Amino acid sequence: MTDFKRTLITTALPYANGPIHIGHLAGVYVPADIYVRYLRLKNEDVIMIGGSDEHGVPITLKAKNEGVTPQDVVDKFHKIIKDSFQKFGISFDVYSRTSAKIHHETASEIFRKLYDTGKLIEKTTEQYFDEANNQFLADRYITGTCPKCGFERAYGDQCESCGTALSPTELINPVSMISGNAPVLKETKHWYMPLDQYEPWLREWILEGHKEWKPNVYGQVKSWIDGGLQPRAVTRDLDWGVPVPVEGTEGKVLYVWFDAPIGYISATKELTPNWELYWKDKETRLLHFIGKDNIVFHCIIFPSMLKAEGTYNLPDNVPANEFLNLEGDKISTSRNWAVWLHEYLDEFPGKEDVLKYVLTANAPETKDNDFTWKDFQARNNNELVAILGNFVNRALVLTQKYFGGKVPECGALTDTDKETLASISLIKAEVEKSLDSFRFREALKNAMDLARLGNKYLADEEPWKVIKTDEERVKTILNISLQITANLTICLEPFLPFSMEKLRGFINLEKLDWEKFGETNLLKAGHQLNTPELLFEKIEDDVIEKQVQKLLDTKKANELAQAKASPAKENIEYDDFSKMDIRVGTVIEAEKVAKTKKLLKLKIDTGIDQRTVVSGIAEYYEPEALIGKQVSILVNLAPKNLKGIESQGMILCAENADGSLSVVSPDKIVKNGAEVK
RNA sequence: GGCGAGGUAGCUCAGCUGGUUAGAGCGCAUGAUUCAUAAUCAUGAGGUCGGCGGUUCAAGCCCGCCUCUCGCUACCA
Repeated sequence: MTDFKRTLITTALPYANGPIHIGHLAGVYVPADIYVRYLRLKNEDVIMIGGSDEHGVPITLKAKNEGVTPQDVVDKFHKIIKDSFQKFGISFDVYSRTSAKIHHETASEIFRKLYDTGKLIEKTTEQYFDEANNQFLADRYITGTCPKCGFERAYGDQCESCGTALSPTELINPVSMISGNAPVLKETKHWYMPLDQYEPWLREWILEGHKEWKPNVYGQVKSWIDGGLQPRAVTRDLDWGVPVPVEGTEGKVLYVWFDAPIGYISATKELTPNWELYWKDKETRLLHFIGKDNIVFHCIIFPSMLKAEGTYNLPDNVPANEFLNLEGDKISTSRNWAVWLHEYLDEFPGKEDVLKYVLTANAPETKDNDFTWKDFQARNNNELVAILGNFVNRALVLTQKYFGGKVPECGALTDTDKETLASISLIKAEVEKSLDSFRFREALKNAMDLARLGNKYLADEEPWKVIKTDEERVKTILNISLQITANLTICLEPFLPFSMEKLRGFINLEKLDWEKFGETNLLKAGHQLNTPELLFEKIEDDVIEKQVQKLLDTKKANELAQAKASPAKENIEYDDFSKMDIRVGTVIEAEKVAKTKKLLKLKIDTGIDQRTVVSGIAEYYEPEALIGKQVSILVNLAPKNLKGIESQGMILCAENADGSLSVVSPDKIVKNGAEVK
């Protein structure tokens, strides 16, 4: 392992179309912050980089919906995000944003270098173009009828009704969202990153060279590389983003995935003129803290970009976390299923560390985890209050009571005393071991063992009894208890910075370096302590119930929104309807299409003929159950090849609120070929 | 369907290159204790290590098949 002189830590850039929620925190910012604070306590040269990711189509759409400019949208969320991080105590050295000038310059420079050195390939393709507005249309700017479910306002990349991923050219009757006109296909030129060319190198560098990466990260990367990498467009036709720094490319910007990670570099530039030291010096260690959704970008794409550029360091590790669920359901910004950081900060003032603690203790390090308010309460009451807060309070109250808050002399040590003091260093070693391998959940548990040690020591030594017979002995016992307390301020500083500052206030101690952790004379005899207060307070049931109720309300609102039937489509003429030839037919054969999850191959007696139809209902019907059943079938739909089978028609289905499908059958048996009209 | 990650005590998770009676925290039970925010300390109950089969002197760890969860991907006329 290389000996590094300094560390550069990047944290995934949150997308500026919504506030920060606990999923972001647990996955990225809390662990990164713990690690950075730990290194800082060790006086290592470390910087932590963050910023808002402000480009991309979703932001332009949000702006359009709200009738404001994209800049307005990102200004709003950048402020909310930045403020909440700051209040929560995520200790970025710089929190920048990709709409900043320095970022535009940096991203342009890097693109330009790749362009000039022939690292990009140029390709011309056909894309939809809005002639009225004279611009190419991003996928999300095109609506049309979903070819699958017939929903009339499906987007060019996805149908919001049935969830299908689409490409714009699949839409029936595509319409530009900007002008309302039908767009035309037109040629456009773009640059691509030939990721396929980096495949051998990626294999060598990661699959051979970084076997120590977390299994979830390594596995995902291997999966991508083995699947074969494709060239990926680095530019697109859009007016929001970093303009392509090449002559004659008006209306083109860098694709957001290309410009966003460069944001780490621009933010570093914003922080220090010495930025190159952090990005290019071989003795700098680069770490990307991200969530699992970002693995491919940070392990494959961004490194390939940096490799192509040639002068930058590559990440030494990418400690990616899995996802955090909330009360059993996936966290979702659009469904408002989240605990929002800015709301938490308002509703739980002074409890920043409680959330940090809970998110760390239950961090999704190896698999998706679940955040529940009940667990939040239990961890606060049973661990922070009962173990940590209680120990500190016991030690301090006893010292006040017996010695007026002055640290008593340490006398002769018993074997238990020696063992207890020695345990402090053992705990330190455990915490370090866990932190060094990015096992924050375990590190926190190790750290809490120090408070457990204190509680056990007090229970064993019973100073409240000994005081009646041997005051000298009590002095030693409390001296040791206070040394443990002082050590706690170091040990838990990376995890609970606000609380440890408070605790240092109680014992009148300055912030100490990590190397002091383990020393047994941090508080000198005679040192005056302050009057202690409570370090943590219990959280009562009603507070938790209120939060749970808030989520239940959200759930209810979502269900209501879901259950609502979509509005009627525009009126059509009878002629339009009569073009469709819908018949009743009987299923005579049915089998699953091999290698698919949803497809059934059906043979239908339509009265006219017997024909083969492929239908995406395999998840809801057993093939055998369909045989002999009468169904409705659109017989004059143009045939289409699916998985090598020609599908000659479409089975009509009703879609339920949960997305499940139900075939539409006649009420009584009718002759095959009966027309539906 | 393909690929990846997981399935270990009620809950959340450890278990290194296979090796004695499978561990921790929380919860639970019993006891001790009262300095402390009814907190603490001790002891204990709780596991066919997803299922079946195999390799081995020996498997939670290796191999095969199956099954469930999550993610990526294909597919949905």
